[in-house]
Amino acid sequence: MTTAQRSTVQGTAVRDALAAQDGFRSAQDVYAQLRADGHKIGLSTVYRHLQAFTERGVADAIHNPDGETTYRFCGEAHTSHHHHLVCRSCGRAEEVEGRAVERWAEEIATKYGFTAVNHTLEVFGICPACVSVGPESDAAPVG
Amino acid sequence: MTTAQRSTVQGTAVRDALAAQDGFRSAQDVYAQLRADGHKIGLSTVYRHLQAFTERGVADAIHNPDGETTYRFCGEAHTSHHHHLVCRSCGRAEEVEGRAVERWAEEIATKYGFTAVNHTLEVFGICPACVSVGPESDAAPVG
DNA sequence: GTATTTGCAAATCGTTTGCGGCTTG
DNA sequence: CAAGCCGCAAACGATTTGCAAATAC
Repeated sequence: MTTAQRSTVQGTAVRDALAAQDGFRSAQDVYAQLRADGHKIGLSTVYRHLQAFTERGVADAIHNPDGETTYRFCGEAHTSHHHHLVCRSCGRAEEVEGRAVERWAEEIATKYGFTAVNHTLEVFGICPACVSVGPESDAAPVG
Repeated sequence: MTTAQRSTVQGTAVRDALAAQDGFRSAQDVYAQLRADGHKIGLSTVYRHLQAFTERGVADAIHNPDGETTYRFCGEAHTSHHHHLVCRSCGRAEEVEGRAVERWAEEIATKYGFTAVNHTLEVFGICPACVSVGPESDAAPVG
């Protein structure tokens, strides 16, 4: 269970690529980015690392409204539960806590007798930077 | 815009099938159900109707944690924004309102200067009925 | 030296679309 | 009769997996 994986060039590359961006990116995005940067890496490898990161808490993963899975680097592994305010235009995201929401979720769950509860919550919008640039930005479409 | 579509046997069948279930179902589920009931219908037709229902507000659509799109009949078209407490085991769902959450979402959005905000929020758990039955129910897996 | 990781290509999976044929109004 | 549906099969895009070659420790 204490699977400590080997450190490989590709693994590092994927992490760096993800860390270099401050927004949520799809696996395909990261892959394209890496190739563009001249890296010799396979798409499957990117997927594998991204998923591994998510499991280890090194990255957050969320589904955008279109159903694609997007990942975001999280620095030190942190298990604390949180949500995001994601820019639909550039993918940038603010990490936000929602004590109120967590409480609310628990309340209604209890009210209806539901157990083993968990929830999904993401807020999407257009960040200030993208608004001023106009509705035609394109950095990293997340919606 | 006021596109009134024709009433067809299949359209009715899909609506009935969806209405017959009180939980969220995937298109494939509904399709299988219909075929099982002896209906002669195509998968694409099911998809087309389900999407149409969603657009008309006759059905709610949400993505389950696995990324699949699931639909649920909503009776009279209602545009009011709401969320769901969905049973991960049988798909049954309670329609819940989250004034507090809406407010919270708006607050943080404003705080960070985000505009054109919207959010996704669903709560998943195990309903009382499924708990008493044991962790082996199977009605309509939603997660 | 050997277990792990990589990468390619093929396989899945859910969903969408093209299009001739059938229905509805 | 004409505008819309239907359904099948092919197309699709994202993600997964099989497996032999490459690599890390």
